[in-house]
Amino acid sequence: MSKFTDGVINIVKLVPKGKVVSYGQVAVMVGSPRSALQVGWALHIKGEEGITPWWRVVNKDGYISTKCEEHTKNIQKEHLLKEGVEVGKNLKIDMKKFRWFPKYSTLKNLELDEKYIYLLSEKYKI
DNA sequence: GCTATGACAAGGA
DNA sequence: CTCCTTGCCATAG
Repeated sequence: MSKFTDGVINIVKLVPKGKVVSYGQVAVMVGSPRSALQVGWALHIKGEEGITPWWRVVNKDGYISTKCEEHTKNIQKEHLLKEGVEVGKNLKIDMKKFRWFPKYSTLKNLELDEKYIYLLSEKYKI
């Protein structure tokens, strides 16, 4: 029940259908820009099947990068395709097209510090 | 408190 | 494209 883990889950739940975010992006949104790794961990541990859309999270290059046996790349791909996200042959997603950037009000609701909001817009260029 | 681990990021060769 | 290094940090044991 750490703030970090819960934050990750909450944010991932905000990702709209048909859009994806990167681990790093979620990390910034939860207030720990250097904890991209833990984002994956949080989803693995706390993610609830059918409730937490873990498949909408990919790595910085837009590649699917799961290693989990129960949540395979293929399963993730299927989920994404079903939602209208184009997944290329090499499990590549066009982040330019499908990256989700939250509204300012959404970020505000997360009680996120201004500096992180600024960091987000800098890093992922809205 | 310490070490090891990891569904990553970023930058370089 | 692949392979490597460094940085970071929550959790597990």
